[in-house]
Amino acid sequence: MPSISSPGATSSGAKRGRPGYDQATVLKIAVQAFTEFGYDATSMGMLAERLGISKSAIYHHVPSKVEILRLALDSALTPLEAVFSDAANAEGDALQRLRGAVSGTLRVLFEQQTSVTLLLRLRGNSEVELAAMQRRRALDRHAANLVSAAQAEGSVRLDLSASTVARFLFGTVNSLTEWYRPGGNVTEEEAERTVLAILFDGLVPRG
Amino acid sequence: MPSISSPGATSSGAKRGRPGYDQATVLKIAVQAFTEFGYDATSMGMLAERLGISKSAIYHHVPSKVEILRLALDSALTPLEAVFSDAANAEGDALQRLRGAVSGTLRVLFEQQTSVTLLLRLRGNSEVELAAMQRRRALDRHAANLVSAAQAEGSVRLDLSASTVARFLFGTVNSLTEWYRPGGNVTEEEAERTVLAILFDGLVPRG
DNA sequence: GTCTATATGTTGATAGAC
DNA sequence: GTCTATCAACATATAGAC
Repeated sequence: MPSISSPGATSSGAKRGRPGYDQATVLKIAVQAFTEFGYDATSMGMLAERLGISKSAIYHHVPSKVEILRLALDSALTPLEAVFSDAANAEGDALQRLRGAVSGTLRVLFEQQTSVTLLLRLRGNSEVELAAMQRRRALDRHAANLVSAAQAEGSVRLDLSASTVARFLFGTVNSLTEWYRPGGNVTEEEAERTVLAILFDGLVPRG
Repeated sequence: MPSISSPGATSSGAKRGRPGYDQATVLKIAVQAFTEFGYDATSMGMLAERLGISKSAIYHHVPSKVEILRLALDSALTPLEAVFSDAANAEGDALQRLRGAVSGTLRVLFEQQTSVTLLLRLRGNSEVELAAMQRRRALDRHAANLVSAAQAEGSVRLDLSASTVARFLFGTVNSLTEWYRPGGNVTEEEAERTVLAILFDGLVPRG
């Protein structure tokens, strides 16, 4: 690497003279394409076209297609794991902690929407996918525990199974990935307000 | 093939001596595999293996891979369209009609889970997928109209956008496809009871 | 209704020059 | 950091025998 005007790992810098990518930019474009067409339907040739370089040049930045997926899934899972770890250790009553986990999940979803979308669509077709699914299942268990605690303190109905409630709760949140688009008709704030209202305050007007 | 114990089009009859499939059975196995691995990740070779026949034998029953998808998507879309058509014309107040649409969607989801799952995972990678997505968008509009009518009669809060509420409402219902498994720990009845409770009665105990 | 053999294209990935 | 050229594997689909 030269001393002046080096390319380096400035992950979010704009493109240089023409090609000349760094790994972070290649990953970003790749994950966008994976999300748009699906991982399996996206070929390395399509990525090359989007990047404006040849297929083989991609392999200078990443060792394989599935490794791109691994890195993307990790960038979704790591912050999600932090959200549930924080929620489990947070102060306040259980309903507040559950609400915090929902809000935190929403925040990660907005910040890492493409990676989270990939995570939610996994089918277990490779070791990379299976490993990510296992980490995701741990998050599901944390969610069920939060609901269970809220039931124990009386802030969530006892006639519903905690794990089933947790699945629907985060299923609702995660359904955002299927239609939310930054810059679209719906803002992050409106989406968050609406999902929290439905799940915690209820659709029906309070008398 | 002998005259007695004929194969015919008895779509749900058990397998004969050995292979000898009809189209309906081939479709069922194919759609199951598509749902399990994803459409793109499922090759005709994998279908052949699951069916116990050769790849080329599959083409005796279906003209192409994408045609299997088309038929599967149609078997999800047709009953869903009927649900929303019925809901729009049903008697009763708007909240009842909305509730009916949710219940009807749940019923279709349980009866046609694999096909509905395929429908929800489309990315628009072919003409078949694009056409199905267009039909699906019409359902989304019907859903928003039902929410809007419920707001007009005062049974749903007015401070939330009807289309956003509709997306979350059916996003919650559709999230079932990601975890519900027939014969698993959760029954159809419990799933339906839980989702209706969360969405219409609220998570918090009523005083 | 199934088979074997094959046509034809695309895939992810590598070798090695510049 | 990019390129051209190439590879083996696998994709969907067809031809024609039984």
